Amino acid sequence: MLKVERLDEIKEYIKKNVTVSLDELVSVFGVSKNTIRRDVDILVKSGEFSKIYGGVSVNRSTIIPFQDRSIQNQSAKQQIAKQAASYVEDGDIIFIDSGTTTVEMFHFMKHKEVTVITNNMDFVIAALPFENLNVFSTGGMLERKTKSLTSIHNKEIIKGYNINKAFLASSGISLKNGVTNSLPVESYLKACVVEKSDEVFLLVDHHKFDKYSLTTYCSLEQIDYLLTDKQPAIPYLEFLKKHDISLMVTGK
Amino acid sequence: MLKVERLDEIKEYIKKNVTVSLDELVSVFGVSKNTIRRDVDILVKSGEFSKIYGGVSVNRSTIIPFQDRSIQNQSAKQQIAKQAASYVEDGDIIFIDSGTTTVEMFHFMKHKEVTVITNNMDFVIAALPFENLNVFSTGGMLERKTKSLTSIHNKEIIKGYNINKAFLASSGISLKNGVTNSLPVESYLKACVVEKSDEVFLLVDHHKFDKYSLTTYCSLEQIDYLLTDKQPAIPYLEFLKKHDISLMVTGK
DNA sequence: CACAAAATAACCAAAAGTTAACCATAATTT
DNA sequence: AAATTATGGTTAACTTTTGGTTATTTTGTG
Repeated sequence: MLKVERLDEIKEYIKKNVTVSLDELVSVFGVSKNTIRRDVDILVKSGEFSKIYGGVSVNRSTIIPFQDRSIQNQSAKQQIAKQAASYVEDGDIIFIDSGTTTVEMFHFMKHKEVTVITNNMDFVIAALPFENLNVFSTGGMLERKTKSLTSIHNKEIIKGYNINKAFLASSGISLKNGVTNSLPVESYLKACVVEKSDEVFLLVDHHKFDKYSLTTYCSLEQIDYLLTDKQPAIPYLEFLKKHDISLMVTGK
Repeated sequence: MLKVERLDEIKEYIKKNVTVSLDELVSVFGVSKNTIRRDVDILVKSGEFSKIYGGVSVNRSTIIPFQDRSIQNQSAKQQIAKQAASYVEDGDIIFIDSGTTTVEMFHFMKHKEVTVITNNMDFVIAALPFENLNVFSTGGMLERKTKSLTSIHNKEIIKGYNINKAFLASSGISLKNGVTNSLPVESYLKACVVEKSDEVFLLVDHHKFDKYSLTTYCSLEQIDYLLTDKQPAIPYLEFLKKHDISLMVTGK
């Protein structure tokens, strides 16, 4: 077998099995471990895969990160996302924030006819095959940790768009500090979105309550819908009622 | 069998099998390895195929997945891209245009330490695993045909960046109409880039000469380097010389 | 924390493939 | 018939690929 053929097959094999040991590749392809090691080196350098001790794995960033990730509260996040997506209607112009909860909304709305504005790279990539989605990327510097794009120009850009519904995430909310986020430049964008959007949906699982991080991008009374997975504490309930904010609890 | 007939059949055979070893061709066509070697040489030089160790393979674009491997002149484009990428140095701030030629530059620069500004979605996706690349996406509406992002805000955004070298594509160039592009909103962005960039590189294969499409985004004298795969006609050579534009021809 | 097992990196040498040259012969063209 | 072209065989220097060996690093376990 030619080397390139073997490399192609190894690629396919890894993609199929997500992670494989070098020993497994040795026995499947019948070449020495030395050769497998060199082949894996080539694949890793191409950027599609990454080396792990004793084996090789598909690159986390190239795979669409939905469903199969071992994130905390995955099913809770999916339920919140599903609930949020149910508010999306054909013809809407919506904003989708970056974040593990908001990005899960994709699956529950990918067949709707909507215009999506987002700072989320995963969402844009996932949306490529779905021509029913009219996608606007905010642009800016690629933030690899959150796979989001951030830019100082985001304010003018967002101002130019008319947003119907905004679906936002937060790394922590509290009555005192409002809705917070750890990256200042991202907070700036989110604040602009809150201002421009007719309706603001905040998606936060119950771990996010009474936490806060570096910057506050809006106060709690600016949101219209709060979606979470567990009934919040009494002070929150009173606050929500007082400010006429709809609460959606998806937990069982 | 005539030589040209055999060449045609070898072409078909390689296309059908994607990659074949020389030994296989020897036994299938019943000629000596020497002849096969000479035949393969001819096919490789024609640009449709590439030589691999022990065999020959159809040209494949490395970052764009298999499906649309039907891109014309793939190897010419790759050679132009390689030449262009050789101008990229560590520390540069470069702009990469959308287009099948420019996107191939990715491979030849993915390990360099550069800041990349681009409207090209493929480039951003491909760059995800390479943390040495500082990536800025221009943002805007997702144009699925060209996998590019376009926005009316591009002008302000580009103005905010200082660009070292710009690598641009065109759907057609001519002495009369300059450098042209089919999408007006994309042309607008390109025109801004030409203005802002210290050095402008234009990557066009020889088919693009004496063609033009809807909009002109800059005149020919505004570019600094013209990279192509075949020696252009005399009037172009005179024009280039007169305006002190460097010409790089990659074809042999 | 130390130890053993596993994985890795760095060499080396053998095997296979490549390139380029040369020549003789056969086929084709002029 | 002469000249040109295509083919096959051969050789030699060179490069790529591969598998084996050994030292070094990483990991898991008691």
